[in-house]
Amino acid sequence: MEERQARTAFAALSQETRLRIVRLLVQAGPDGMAAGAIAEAVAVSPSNVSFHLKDLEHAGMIVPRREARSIIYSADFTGLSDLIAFLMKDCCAGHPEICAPALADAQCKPSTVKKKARA
Amino acid sequence: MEERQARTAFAALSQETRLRIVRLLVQAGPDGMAAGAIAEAVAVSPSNVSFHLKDLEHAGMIVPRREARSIIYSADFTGLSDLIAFLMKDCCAGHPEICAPALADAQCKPSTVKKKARA
DNA sequence: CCTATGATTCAACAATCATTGAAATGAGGA
DNA sequence: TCCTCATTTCAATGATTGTTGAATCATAGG
Repeated sequence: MEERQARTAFAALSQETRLRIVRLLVQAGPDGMAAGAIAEAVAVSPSNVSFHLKDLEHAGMIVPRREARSIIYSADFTGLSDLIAFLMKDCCAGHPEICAPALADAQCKPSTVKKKARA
Repeated sequence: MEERQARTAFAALSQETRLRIVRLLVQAGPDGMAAGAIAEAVAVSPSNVSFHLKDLEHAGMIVPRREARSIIYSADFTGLSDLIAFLMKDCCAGHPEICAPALADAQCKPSTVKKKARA
């Protein structure tokens, strides 16, 4: 991931409404959520949520698909992965032992993750 | 790491000069660099670099120490680690298999890291 | 004590970003 | 086709953020 793209992603995640949307969509999983449902969940106006969704999409954090009259957004796990990789390259380069604890604490190992019941 | 602190960190890293400073200081390692040297390296005015350093410090990305007349800044590896952990919790929660590739690619495993010659 | 150096603070200005409400687009059903 | 629902687009406004240069603070040395 290029630095410029990483900065765009960081900027996207630095805004309260947008970060809440991303976390919501990660929870929602691959099924995603319609724009209207997202707007209701994060309690902002439709036009405002649309503004933020567009920004997140541009940042590669979410991905849209049309379904009937709705537009369904879901988390872009690849984009999120790429951002983590970018951050880890900067953080860990030459200092792998320092970042190791973070990996252990991140609940990223299947054995430590509480599986959702196919939500 | 709390959401608010994470947003502050994301905001800090979303700015070109600040991200360059963080990457520079990660490269520099625990020895760190003086504010003036950082200003020269990233080619911005002393007052401007001071502004950004303060922001990065507030975001928990760097840590200062006085040394004679200079103020030496170094990367806050704990803060960076915490941010990675926060991102991974959001990204991987319920989907550990999706983030796994990022971990492998991040050059975070000692065996894949080219050790610096005590720079 | 005085001067020089390294860094920060402050106020002003410019630029970017977020929010709002009204109008427009696009898809499906009567 | 006409109507309705879901979402986006647009222009205007307010809020936040970045930059600049001058002034200030802190440390070291003569």
